[in-house]
Amino acid sequence: MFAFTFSLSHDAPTAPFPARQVSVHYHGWMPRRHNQSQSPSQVDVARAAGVSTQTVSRVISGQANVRPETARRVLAAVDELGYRVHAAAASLASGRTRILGVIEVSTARYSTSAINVGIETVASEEGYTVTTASVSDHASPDSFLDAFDRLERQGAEGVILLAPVTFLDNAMGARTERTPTVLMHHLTSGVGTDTVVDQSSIARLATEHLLSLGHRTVWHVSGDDYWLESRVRRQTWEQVLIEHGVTPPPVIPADWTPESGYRAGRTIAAIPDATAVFVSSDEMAFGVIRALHEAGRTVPDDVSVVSVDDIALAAYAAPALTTVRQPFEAVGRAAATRVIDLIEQREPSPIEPISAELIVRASTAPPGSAGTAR
Amino acid sequence: MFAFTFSLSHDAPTAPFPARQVSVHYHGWMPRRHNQSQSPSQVDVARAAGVSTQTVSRVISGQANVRPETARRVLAAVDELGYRVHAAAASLASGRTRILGVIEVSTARYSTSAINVGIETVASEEGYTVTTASVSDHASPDSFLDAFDRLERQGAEGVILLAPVTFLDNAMGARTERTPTVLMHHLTSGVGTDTVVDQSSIARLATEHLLSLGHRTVWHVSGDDYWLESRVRRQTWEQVLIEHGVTPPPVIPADWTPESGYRAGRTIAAIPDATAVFVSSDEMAFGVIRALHEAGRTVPDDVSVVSVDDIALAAYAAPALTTVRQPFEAVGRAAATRVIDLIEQREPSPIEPISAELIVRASTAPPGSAGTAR
DNA sequence: TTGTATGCGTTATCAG
DNA sequence: CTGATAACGCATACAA
Repeated sequence: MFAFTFSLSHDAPTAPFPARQVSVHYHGWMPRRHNQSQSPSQVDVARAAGVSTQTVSRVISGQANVRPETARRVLAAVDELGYRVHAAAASLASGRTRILGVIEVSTARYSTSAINVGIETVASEEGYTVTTASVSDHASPDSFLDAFDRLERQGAEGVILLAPVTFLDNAMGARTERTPTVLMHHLTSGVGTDTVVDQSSIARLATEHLLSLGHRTVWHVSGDDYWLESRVRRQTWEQVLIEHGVTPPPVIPADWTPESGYRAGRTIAAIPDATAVFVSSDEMAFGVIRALHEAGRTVPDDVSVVSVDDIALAAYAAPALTTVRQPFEAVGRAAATRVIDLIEQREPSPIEPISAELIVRASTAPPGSAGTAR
Repeated sequence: MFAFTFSLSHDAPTAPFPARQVSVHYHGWMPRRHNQSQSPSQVDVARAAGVSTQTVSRVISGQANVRPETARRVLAAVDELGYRVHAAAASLASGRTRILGVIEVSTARYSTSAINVGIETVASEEGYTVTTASVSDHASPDSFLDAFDRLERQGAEGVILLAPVTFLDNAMGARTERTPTVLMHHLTSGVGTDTVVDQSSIARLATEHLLSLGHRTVWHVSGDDYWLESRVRRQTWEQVLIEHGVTPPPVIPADWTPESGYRAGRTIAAIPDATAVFVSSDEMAFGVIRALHEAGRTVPDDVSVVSVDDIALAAYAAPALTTVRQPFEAVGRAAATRVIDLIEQREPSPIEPISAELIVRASTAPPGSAGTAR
């Protein structure tokens, strides 16, 4: 039934663009053997179809001004020979690569995967290819510069920074100046009006939900402050509290991981009158709730928890997470659309802001519902 | 504080490989203006260093046979001009791209992200670049062929199939024959001895754990059968049961998602004497447990649950998941190493099999522990 | 509507 | 140890 071999290959795999042959010795001049490679070139197609390479090129790129009959012949030859455009040659000649670069942190995360799906979708629709460069240490400017350089060398025409860049020195500036760049940060953090998901409204939604339930104050477990999203949410949370006349309690810092959420949860458990927490991600919320329960404080009876993201598992937490949904895929699509607009110097497509949506499930309740609920 | 602009760019972004200038009209022959682009080329460096382009090339690629002094001069010029190799030109000339292609399903998953991290790591160490092609429908052979073609056109010298390929017809075969390909499937499914994680031992570990706890039989919630991993685990589970003299109950099919796990959980809840379940992924286990609890059957008191993966959230489930850990990143690294070995036609690096590890947490217990545990 | 002639920036060959 | 020079495969301007 599983008749596959371990890896599909053979003894002598052929490089896609085979190195040219060792040239034979002659007395006079001798060209290096032309088109010795397996892969047929435009010349081969042209010969087979009885036209010039120019015509082949035209047909391939779907230009007009080709007699239908000629086009058909060319296409037939293409098919017959299994001809395919040689991307490197094409971009050398045209000056265009249609490559999109993505820089991301090398940390496994659900959101990364989801955003990538969005980017990929748009890219392939627009005929672009995506190449990725990972950055292991998001605190090191140099690793970002390296990643950027790798992408530029590869010919990336635009770059999406799916990573927290908290600095923007000359070196980085020089790069973003010559290569259109979109910072995911800004696409989602509501710095301008031009955002997909306004992080600040996420924080507002969460905080006000808790307040409206009757909680006197709301504690906050923040994400890694390298990320703008984290900072914007924290600021908004503070501001909302102030608007409601309450002095914000100290932030409980964490770093997006469930472990850090767990530690934050222990801190909260030690605060007797804490009844409501706004946690900056679902993953951290899992940790917070676990710590709370271990300390004998039930959610939502003793403490209410709202978080952010609505990952697939949010609905299956115990209790199911009340959370503000983030449309990751849409964010990815928006980012890709934006870079491509920039690259093609076209009017920027309007970005449809997606309003963050509060999904009320079972992790929040009015204060003092102990014994009442459940 | 956040003095960034929305997207870092400007009115006239420059393509990385700028299109050549419109040529000026002369009477006689006139070359199209050479090197009009911003980016300096080898010629510029050569001129600046007072050497030939050949020497520049040699220095750049770190070949021997260059006088130290000359090398220094070239390097200085490179630095001064900000010269960088033009990947397209280089691969056109050399026939090598050093591009690795990855085909993945466009479904957001934690594991995808984790495996990618591993691939990226090795790739960049080996000087390769990674480009991705997504496949939306993993049931459609054509979408795989498309993805493969996109990668080949781009010049991928090797391909990693991080997606379930359950067919292998001529069209696919032709591609995997000319381009070294590694099926993630086979790297992890124990078809040969040459595997990173033997899926079959995962299933054995899980099933025997449950049996050794004293459960009479073990039910199984499987993943999507498009994935070999899913099938191998199911077969092994059956086999282990048979070895222990018990007739395997019918499989409860699911598709990796927590929702499908939830549905499977309802099915199990309806089976009075089911006391142990082997669930093929942590994400599904969240769903299974939720359904069980809703039906009034507690985990692990009434029903024990083991799953697979040990994702970051597994330890924060309620109860914490007993699970068999899968070293995703290592799998990614192994896959990348393998394709690169294939590409460079070097002796395949020995793959260190990583033994799957059973992490016992709180979701399993001896049968009939109701009232005892907790 | 089609063909001819360059050049894109680099590497490889071979001669000094 | 170094330099001329010919490809690599395609796209483009221009002529026909």
